[in-house]
Amino acid sequence: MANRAALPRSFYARATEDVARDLLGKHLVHVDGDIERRARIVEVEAYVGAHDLAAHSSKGVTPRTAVMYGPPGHAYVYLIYGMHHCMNVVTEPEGNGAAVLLRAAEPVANVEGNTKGPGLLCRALGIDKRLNGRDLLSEDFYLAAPPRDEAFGVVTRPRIGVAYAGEWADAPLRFYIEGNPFVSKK
DNA sequence: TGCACGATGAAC
DNA sequence: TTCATCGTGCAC
Repeated sequence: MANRAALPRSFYARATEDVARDLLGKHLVHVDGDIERRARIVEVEAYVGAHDLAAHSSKGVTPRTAVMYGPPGHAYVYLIYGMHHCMNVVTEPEGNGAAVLLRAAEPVANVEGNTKGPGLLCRALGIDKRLNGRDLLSEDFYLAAPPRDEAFGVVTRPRIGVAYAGEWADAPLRFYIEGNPFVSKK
């Protein structure tokens, strides 16, 4: 059964930078057991493809990056530093290795604890490796337009924690909602 | 088969 | 500024 609330596949099958900006203000929904957790995305980063040296996909297709190279509208969830999970949404046509990292969100419903950071966001929403590769048009895991749209400004900055990526370290591919208190620190 | 190192967060 | 903690990718 199709999920009418979820953003359509076509939303994800576009230029990663555009998808990243458009994800701001959208709701991330995870039905965690019998609890529907919902948060509003306020900060994201674009990883634009295999040529982006900050992207995991720059290693080529490996068991880990296969999801990034798969069809758009799926979740790429991985463990970082042996203890935190990070969630991305796969973008662009299959084979490009592009995705958007969800860095921070604002609690909307059934979300407790800090959501200001990619690891904290996943913890608060009950997202872990079990959801890696999941279709984001699922009934229990998806992104959706908010009931009411709010106007907001978008700030563009370099990405966090990618100093190793040479030229790509300074690329302005981090986007967040201007003035929003739930944007991660740094 | 071993090893260096992270798209982080919290403590000191 | 340091450290926890382990999967991944690559060197040997």
